[in-house]
Amino acid sequence: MAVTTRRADAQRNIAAILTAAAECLTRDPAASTSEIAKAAGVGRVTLYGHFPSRAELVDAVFVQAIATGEQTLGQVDLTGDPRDALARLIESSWQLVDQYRALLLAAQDALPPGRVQELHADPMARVERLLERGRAEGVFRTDLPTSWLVSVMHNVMHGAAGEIQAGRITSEQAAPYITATLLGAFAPA
Amino acid sequence: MAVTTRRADAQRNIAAILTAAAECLTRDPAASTSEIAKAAGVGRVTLYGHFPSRAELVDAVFVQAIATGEQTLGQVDLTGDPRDALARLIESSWQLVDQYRALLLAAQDALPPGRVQELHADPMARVERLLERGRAEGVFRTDLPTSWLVSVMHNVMHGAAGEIQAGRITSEQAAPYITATLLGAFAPA
DNA sequence: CTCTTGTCGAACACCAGTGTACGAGTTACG
DNA sequence: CGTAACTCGTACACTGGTGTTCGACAAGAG
Repeated sequence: MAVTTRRADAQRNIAAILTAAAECLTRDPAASTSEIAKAAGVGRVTLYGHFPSRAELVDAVFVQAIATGEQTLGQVDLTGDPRDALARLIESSWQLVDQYRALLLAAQDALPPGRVQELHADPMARVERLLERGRAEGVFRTDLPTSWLVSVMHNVMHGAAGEIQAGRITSEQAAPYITATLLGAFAPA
Repeated sequence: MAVTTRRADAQRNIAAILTAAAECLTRDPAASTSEIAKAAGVGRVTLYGHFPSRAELVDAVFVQAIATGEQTLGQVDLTGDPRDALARLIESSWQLVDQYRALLLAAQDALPPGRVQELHADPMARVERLLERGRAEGVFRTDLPTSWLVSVMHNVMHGAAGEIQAGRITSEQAAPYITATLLGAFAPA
């Protein structure tokens, strides 16, 4: 792109803003541009110099989060018994969901509807492929659409985050609970 | 209380505001007091005459919604095979969740944290009792806390509402999908 | 019929956030 | 070193909501 020639300090500031925004939005999904700028050690004006609006900043942070998440998930071994593979995938996914939970909320009310869904396409496809394989091998149920099963997984994980916040379960219990629940839910009838 | 003597038109207005608020908040969880007052055919000042703040209005609407919901759920037959009873309970609960979904969002960011949870105590207890009975009879799993199973049910239902909004499933498919999923998830290992 | 209770609209103060404008100062890059 | 790119703080305009105040007016209760 034409922006190849960015002065070094500008690049540094962009990076600082991005990481500060990730932190702030994780702490409070409604964090203001002032807070973020301050956390980045930068003037609010400078922030607007790099990101035309709060929404575009949130978008950038979210895109980055998805990208690093994808990198993590890409290293999960999805071969072997689909049930074991699912357990491994849940373990990794859960870490990410737990970590980026608040960021998701921020994205959901700062970004246009559908945008969040759009950016989730890759991780969702990964889950879908695994489920399809499990169905073909007869270890996962086929009486419900794959997309529904994916959404169940998604919602159970986010529900677990809520249970932690409510203090009804601990962070360590979450993954096994989720795994046990989903393996039951996905088993053939 | 001392408010036994409310003029007739005042009572009418309170009722009008309450139903209008329910409608508006269902359409848009962030509906303003102006919108609600207008929808109720009442001046904004009148609204503040009856409800000291937007939050207290939302609370009142939410309390009312829970109460009518409880009335519906109270008529569900929970005897017999716990799995069949659960299916019936899901059917009824789903109607309510689908209907009051947006209202819940409104409550969640207008009410102090924990308040929503607090008001959900009764419906949650009902589910919990049924699950406990099913566990005692050996048809539901006992390797996970009942409260976790309740939260799974809750989240799967709200997830279904999201899937409808995303256009991936229809309103009629939801209940059977939810039932099939939860019966699988709750079955003993 | 009277008087208390309630209603109305318009106006106001307030707040918190977003995004812009300016001008002076600073920093990297060649 | 000079210049273009960048940053800074302050200040401003704007938006959109909340909650209050006022005085005039209407309606129900006894």
